[in-house]
Amino acid sequence: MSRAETSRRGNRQSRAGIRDVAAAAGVSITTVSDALNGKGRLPDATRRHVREVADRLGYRPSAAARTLRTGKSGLIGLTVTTYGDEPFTFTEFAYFAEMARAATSAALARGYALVILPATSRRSPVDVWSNVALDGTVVVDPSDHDPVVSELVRQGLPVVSDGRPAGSLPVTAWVDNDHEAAVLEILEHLAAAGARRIGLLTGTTTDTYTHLSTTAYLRWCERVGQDPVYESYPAHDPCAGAVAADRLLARPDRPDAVYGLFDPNGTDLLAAARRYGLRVPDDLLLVCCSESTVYATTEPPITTLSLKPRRIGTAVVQLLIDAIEGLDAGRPVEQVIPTELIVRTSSERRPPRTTVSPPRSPGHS
Amino acid sequence: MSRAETSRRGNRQSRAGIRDVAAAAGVSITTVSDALNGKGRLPDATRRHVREVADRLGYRPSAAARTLRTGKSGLIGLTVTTYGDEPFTFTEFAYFAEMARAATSAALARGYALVILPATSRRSPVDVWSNVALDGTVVVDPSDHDPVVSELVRQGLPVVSDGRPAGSLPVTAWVDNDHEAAVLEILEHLAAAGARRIGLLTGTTTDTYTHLSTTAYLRWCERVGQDPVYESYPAHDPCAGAVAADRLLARPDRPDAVYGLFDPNGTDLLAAARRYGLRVPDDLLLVCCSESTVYATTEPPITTLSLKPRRIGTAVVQLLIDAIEGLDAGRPVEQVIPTELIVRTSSERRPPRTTVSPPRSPGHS
DNA sequence: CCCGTTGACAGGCACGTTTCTGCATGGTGG
DNA sequence: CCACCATGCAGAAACGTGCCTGTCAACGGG
Repeated sequence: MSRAETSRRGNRQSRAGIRDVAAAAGVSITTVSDALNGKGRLPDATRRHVREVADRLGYRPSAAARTLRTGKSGLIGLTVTTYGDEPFTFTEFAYFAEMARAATSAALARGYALVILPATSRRSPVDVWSNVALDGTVVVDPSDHDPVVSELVRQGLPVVSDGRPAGSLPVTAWVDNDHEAAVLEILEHLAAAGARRIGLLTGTTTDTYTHLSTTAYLRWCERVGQDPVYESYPAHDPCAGAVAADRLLARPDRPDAVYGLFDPNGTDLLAAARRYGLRVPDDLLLVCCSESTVYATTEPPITTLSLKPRRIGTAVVQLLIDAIEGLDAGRPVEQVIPTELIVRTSSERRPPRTTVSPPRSPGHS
Repeated sequence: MSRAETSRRGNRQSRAGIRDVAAAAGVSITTVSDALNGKGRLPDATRRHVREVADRLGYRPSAAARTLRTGKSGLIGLTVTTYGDEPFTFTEFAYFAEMARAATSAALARGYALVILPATSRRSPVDVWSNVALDGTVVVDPSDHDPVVSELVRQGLPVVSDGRPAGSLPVTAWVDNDHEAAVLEILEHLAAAGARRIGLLTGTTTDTYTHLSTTAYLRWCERVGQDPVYESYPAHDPCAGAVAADRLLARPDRPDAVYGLFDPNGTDLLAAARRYGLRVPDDLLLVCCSESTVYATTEPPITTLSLKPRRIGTAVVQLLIDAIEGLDAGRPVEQVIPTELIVRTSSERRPPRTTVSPPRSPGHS
């Protein structure tokens, strides 16, 4: 009786290990490993035989042992900034959902799985971060001096961020939109549609998206000589958005066009406009940044800016896996995904608001 | 020079292991392990000393080694039925997002992390499922004879499903709403609001949610003696929903109230009603099943049924972790979460039709 | 006939923990 | 003073792989 058999006799009903397969197939452990992993130099007959025996025993290699031995776990962390206790922000919901969905697909297609992790390290009883072996991490919208990111790169783990890292966060790579360009495109689109005074509905948080978009708006205002008209609110509170939209339209210097930076701002602004008896787009042009499809069927349909979260999620994961597998030599470490302005009725060009000329080009001849 | 030092000399710059901590602290490996894990019987002085040295060296225990030794990984799989290539269905988006969010929170609070996995096993090059060590799995809406679930329970892994398992799927536990009761509540709510002929917008898929809801509707129709008026469409296609909503309102036996089973049906039906010049709620009462907050600010606001995905996600994870940790002795293995009907203008009671002879059921007296 | 070469496999170490067992030491009751 | 026990710690065996190193037979050329 061999030692393996003896020790096996102790814990019955355990999952079949590579030893059992080797014993059942009458070969050594090495041969089983090589046969199943397609390595070594074995005749096809042996390979088939081993594979068959392994299948018959229902053999599943132990992921933990494989990870311990190879140093690769096939796991990618996905972490998002946390407001309160929830691991996702509320308002940018659709964006994160789509982005996470695309990231998951891309990872699975390359044989990796995504692990959702909190942005806050050092949680109660044990730290979840150190309890999972990661090959790399995707960080969504990292904050300024994120301790988690610093710790990860200190450990030598590849880190790719969605959103350019604030400060000098030493990430491996990042993917982002050109938010300034997007804001300028929208402002010019609204101006071309006849807007004279464009307002902004923005957030009080300090993330780069909010910051870049707001400063781009302010610079544009300065350039074209318009007084900035904007209201800020904590973006994580959905009720505050409705209130801020109301405030914006209640101002004495009420804008005749508004761009809302966050997903629910479209319905918020629409509801506020209705309360003040403003017709969209006749009295108020509306654009908001959203991935939601509901804006295609609102009354009226609202023009939205899509940040292309699917493309971003895919790109982030590809970059990360390339870095993990060492395929990123010479690749650019930053990638800019173009945004897409989906023009709908809410921002459609209207005739000049003078009373001299009739509302709609009367009698085109 | 000890063997440990010698072997350490080989691979430089590697992460500090428990050996290095032991050497630096002048104690044995056992002492380090016990000190950091709060086990054994050590004086507080030693414990503090070891902890301090470990911190100074930046020691992080290897998750792989720990998993290999203890058999627990702290990882929970989350798998959802896949339509096409995407790991989430499109229409029940908000539901899944919320449910996943709550599940993630609940798992993290108990020291576990969630791994997103595809419902389809045996993917290209290697199987992702066997590449990750799971302590248990959450299955969302498992299909009839899901091979993945069978395989998992065969391996002895706890499996908890969101949605009662179809057929005789041997899950450890499940959580679900009472879909029949929910449908009945809505139908009676609509009837009480004056509906004479209630239509249903449903799906062609065979999942239990669709199935239970539809049969509950049909049984109700039979009981109250109304002819069923419903349209089905493949729920994963968002465009098909708009088309089906249109079909439903274009029928000669057009309903005067509609319940839509899927999230986007509210806007779909609203848009269709608008096309046919039907006023909501005056000509058409509307309810749909959705977790989206946009229905609070549509024109008019739409009554929605919430399945309480947050509560479901939390319950599923709690049940699973209880099973993993062996705390589920005697606990019920099935848990029903009540739904919540959020009544808004679209289904608010309206006065009886004003004309002498109402258009429906002419002069019932 | 011998030796280098190649194919086909076996032995055994290492990965980094956890934990069981065991060995000292010092205090205490008999 | 001895037996005894609690305390504080060390040694070493697993956990299940992957892979490096070796062994043995067959084979062909000189």
